[in-house]
Amino acid sequence: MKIGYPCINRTVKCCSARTFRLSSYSEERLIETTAANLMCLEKILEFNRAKSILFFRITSDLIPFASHPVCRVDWEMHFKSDFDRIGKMIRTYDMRISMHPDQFVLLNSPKREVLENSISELKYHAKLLDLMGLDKSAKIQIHVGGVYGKKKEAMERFIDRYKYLPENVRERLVIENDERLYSLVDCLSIHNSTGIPVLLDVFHHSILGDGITQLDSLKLSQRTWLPEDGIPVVDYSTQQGGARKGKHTESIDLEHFSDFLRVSSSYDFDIMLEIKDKELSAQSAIRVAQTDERFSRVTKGC
DNA sequence: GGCAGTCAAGTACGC
DNA sequence: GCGTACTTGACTGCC
Repeated sequence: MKIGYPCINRTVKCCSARTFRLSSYSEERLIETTAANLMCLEKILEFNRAKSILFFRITSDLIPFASHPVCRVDWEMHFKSDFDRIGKMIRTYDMRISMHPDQFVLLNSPKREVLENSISELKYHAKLLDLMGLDKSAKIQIHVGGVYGKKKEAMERFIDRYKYLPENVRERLVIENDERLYSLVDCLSIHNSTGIPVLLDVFHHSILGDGITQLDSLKLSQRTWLPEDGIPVVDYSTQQGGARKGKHTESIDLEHFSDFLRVSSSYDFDIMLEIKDKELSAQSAIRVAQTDERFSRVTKGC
């Protein structure tokens, strides 16, 4: 069991997701911003290593406009040595990496242009992970997409299009249940037709769960992961008090997290904390997990 | 330097 | 029809 957080670290005084306006685009700007982002990513990984945080979600903004037609820079070659170095660091530290393209990636959209942009974006994500030499356990997680008034057809479109994705995208892609449209049951149905692993979001499942218990949700999602996918990943959060339903908490609820570890003790998985204060909650979670055999097994020597 | 409006991209929902 | 939410700031032009 590894515990991690997404994209941003406020303790390290830099941002690995710096970008700029499309109207300000130039090759120089792209190279300068990407170089700064990569340098910051290394700093964050070093911070994580020092704190035994061995799971991290890399921002999709690492290379601004990488999948946009405006981008003509051969960033793969230009930053090859950086990708080599960062990839080696990740492998040496035995870290797990994931990515989560944003809401514009919709494989089941009825609009051709949206589909094409989505595939370009997924190719960029897969290329980045490939360039770092990471194995297939470095996953790219997406949601199933929109419903467009006809859910069955929307799911069929996802299944059909998944089959035609480039292999290096398919090998890394996983789907995550959301809290409004596609439940765990829907994701499992897509898994049955495609083999795509299902990443369980325990918070979303608590909102849209189809009556499936937390323990059963862990069991059902775990079965969708093959050995080469690495151990399953679970997204964890809780409700922010007083906010709209589905809003992620500002800071981890350690009592709830401790209960979750106890209830789930018969399963092993990596935990991505989708919590606003990021690395602070990750460090709190790790303190709680110290006594958990699943966690201590992988952090020996850190 | 500070501020407020805006930012590549989609969709669903509440008002 | 518009504003908002999603992982949320960060960039930009104007004063």
